[in-house]
Amino acid sequence: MAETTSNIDARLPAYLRLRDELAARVAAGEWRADEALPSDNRLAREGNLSVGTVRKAVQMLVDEGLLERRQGSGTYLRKPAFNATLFRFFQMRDAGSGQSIPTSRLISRKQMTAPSGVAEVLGTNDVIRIERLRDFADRPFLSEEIYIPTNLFSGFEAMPDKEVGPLLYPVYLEHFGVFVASADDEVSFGTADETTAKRLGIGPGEAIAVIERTAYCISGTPVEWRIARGPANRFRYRSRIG
Amino acid sequence: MAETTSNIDARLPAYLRLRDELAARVAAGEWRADEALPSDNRLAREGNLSVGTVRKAVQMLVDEGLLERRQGSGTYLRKPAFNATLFRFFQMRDAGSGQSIPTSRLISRKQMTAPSGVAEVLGTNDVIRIERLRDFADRPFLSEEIYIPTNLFSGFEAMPDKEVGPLLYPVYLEHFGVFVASADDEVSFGTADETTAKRLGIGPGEAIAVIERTAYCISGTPVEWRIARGPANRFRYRSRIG
DNA sequence: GAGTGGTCTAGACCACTTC
DNA sequence: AAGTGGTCTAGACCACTCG
Repeated sequence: MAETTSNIDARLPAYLRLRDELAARVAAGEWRADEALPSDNRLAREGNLSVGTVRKAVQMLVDEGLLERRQGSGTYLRKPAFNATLFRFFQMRDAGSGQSIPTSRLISRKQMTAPSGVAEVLGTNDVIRIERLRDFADRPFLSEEIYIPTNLFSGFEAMPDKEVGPLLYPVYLEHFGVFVASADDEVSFGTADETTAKRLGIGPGEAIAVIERTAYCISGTPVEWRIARGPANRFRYRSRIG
Repeated sequence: MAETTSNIDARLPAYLRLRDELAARVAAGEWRADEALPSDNRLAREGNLSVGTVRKAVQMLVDEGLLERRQGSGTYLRKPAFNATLFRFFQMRDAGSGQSIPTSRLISRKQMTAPSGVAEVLGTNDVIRIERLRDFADRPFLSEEIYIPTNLFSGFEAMPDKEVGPLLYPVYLEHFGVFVASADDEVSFGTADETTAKRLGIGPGEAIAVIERTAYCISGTPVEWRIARGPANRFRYRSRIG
């Protein structure tokens, strides 16, 4: 039922196989957000497993932010996960109004040969590059360059702009069955080159913040590399450790 | 057996009570690093619990980075946790040589009344302030101001310099029974004031990176607030999400 | 071979939600 | 009242480490 992004069984423990199967079924769109998945008992019966084993698998997906359990009610697909986890940075200094999601403008999407550093991270030369500009408080604040492997995201470059929307990770999940489960970020500071300065509406040579991110799916395979640049004086990066 | 930082029992689930008890006994120094804790079976017998319940408690402490399990061998106190988790940022741009821990120079330690923002975070006015300068590659790269509540760290300001060492969190654990389990970081960008510039060996007004951190113990109580400043061009912050 | 952690079972009772 | 997840038990067998 739906190809997983992960590898073969290879006689992994049952709870890992079940976790991967559930993640794949979620990715395949078997349940809508806020719709209950089968109960622990049901999954146990259907999979010829004991309830304890099922609970272990489900709990892992809860820890990873994919699912949500409500006592007495059921286990649910957790859509707002995307805001709460991988989107909790990039809050700007002048954001008094809570954490609204910035708008996005797609500048370009193009299949291409990956720059060498990117190819190394993603393990392939054949990628799609996305250029994007994100606005906040009616001003551009983040210029992004995003690379995803063509073999996982074939057809992405041809999707209508309006289907892409302001957030990419939900698109990855719903259209390509790729669930972004974790990421490594690196924050540093530099100065704007001409292109970046023009996009951000600042002067060339002005201070910018740079975020480089590698994103991984549930099995640990890198599925995206991106670099984002924004004006340093409006920048604030939040991170929870441990 | 040693006061815990956490609250009363209040009939919490057994696995949480055991987790807190184990954390307290670790904090009290009952086991040295790389020394095996009692086995799951033993803990189960002594606590009149089933093995499954013990495993759940121990697993939580493993997830939190306090313990380490080695199949066939035992469960161990994990000292290098400090390098691997809460110390994996602050790698500088010119660090080709792997992740050596920077040296630290204590500038001052002093009991004082907390600035209002700090008092709010820590929930007390009575704090100890630590000023510290960290060197990397023989140059200063981080000027830190650290605040800890006097009621938890009474006597810290009087400890001999040499006992404090380059890393604070191990000192918190070994001398005061406070295990730092998580932290919130905020990275932003600014310019150096006179004092900071002098300490870092740069010019006033030069670009600096600012990291503000709130650290929490296992029960979620804030136990430290710090602000660190370093030259922006040498700065690199790493973070793993999810 | 004895002891350890890793996986798994087949139940039990409880707290909670839903109807 | 029925169904759900939350906790807990008392075992089992396996993979692994260590003396």
